[in-house]
Amino acid sequence: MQRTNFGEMACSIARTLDVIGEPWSPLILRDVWVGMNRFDQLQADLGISRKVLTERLNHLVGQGVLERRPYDNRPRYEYHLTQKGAELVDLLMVMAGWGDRWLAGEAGPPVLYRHHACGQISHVDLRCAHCGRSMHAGDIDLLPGPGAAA
Amino acid sequence: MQRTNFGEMACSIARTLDVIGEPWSPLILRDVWVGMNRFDQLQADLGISRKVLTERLNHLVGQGVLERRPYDNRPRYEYHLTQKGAELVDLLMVMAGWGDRWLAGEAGPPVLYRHHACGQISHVDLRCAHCGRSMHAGDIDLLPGPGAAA
DNA sequence: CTTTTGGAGTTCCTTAAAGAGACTCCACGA
DNA sequence: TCGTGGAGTCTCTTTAAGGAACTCCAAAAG
Repeated sequence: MQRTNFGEMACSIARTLDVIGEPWSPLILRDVWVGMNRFDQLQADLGISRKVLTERLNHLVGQGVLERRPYDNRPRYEYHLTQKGAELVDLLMVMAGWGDRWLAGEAGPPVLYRHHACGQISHVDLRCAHCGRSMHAGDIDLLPGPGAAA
Repeated sequence: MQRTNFGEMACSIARTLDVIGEPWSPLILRDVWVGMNRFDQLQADLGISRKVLTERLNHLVGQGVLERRPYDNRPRYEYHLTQKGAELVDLLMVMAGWGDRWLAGEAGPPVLYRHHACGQISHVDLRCAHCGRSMHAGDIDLLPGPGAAA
């Protein structure tokens, strides 16, 4: 994609988009998350061009979201999520939830999520980290924070 | 951006990316969310080209995420979130949360979120819709769902 | 040894999308 | 009747994505 350069926008959404805003990046993270860790696997599964895959992987590694790890003493590498990257999976789960809800169509959702803690098929919901109650679009006020633009 | 056509991927993440995967789209939604509803406002605030803004708005309206609403009997329109679009704000809040946590730097987060229900400055956390406990990358198993590919 | 193989990229060329900025259209108000 | 402002189009240049062939390298095969 075009050099997104939203980063200077004093907006955490824009900054996040600088890391994973290019359209293949979330799909790459999803694949790595579910255990597709190698270049050729990713290329074949996504149908992405090798050139762009190289660029995206380098970018994600450079941003500290993926880690490039040799798995042989030949030039062979696997990509794994870092902690920073694993926390982006939150985003993937919310995306998947919205897609399940609004775009799944007749057939129903392609993937189900079973929560270890309760054993149930479920999905994510957004709660307030402070009080634990529901926290969606209409439930909050926005205030300027310490890092707000001048 | 390039015609992303992930939709046929039997993946709700890919389908969601077909709706808002183009890099400006989340920022457009953010602006509309916080009350920037008009073409020229959006164009000036984002610095996006008018051509691309037109395309993105049409796409988002076509997907039922935004609604184009006349506010005068001249050709003047405002864009507003539909229910489908308002639920995408979940995604924006999670993006913002991740950016706040990993990219905010010295100055701290540019925006704070005050939760109506408890009155506290807070942020979103992902919980299981079924049991209410924490639900993140490592807390789930993925199973094929009814809409899974053959 | 020499050759083959397979993973992991590079390179090059073509096509499609983004950016910039000038131009259009239209109804109201002066 | 002209000027204004919002909401777009049009056209041209630049940049990114796709596709497919090519390279590099070490272990294994012959």
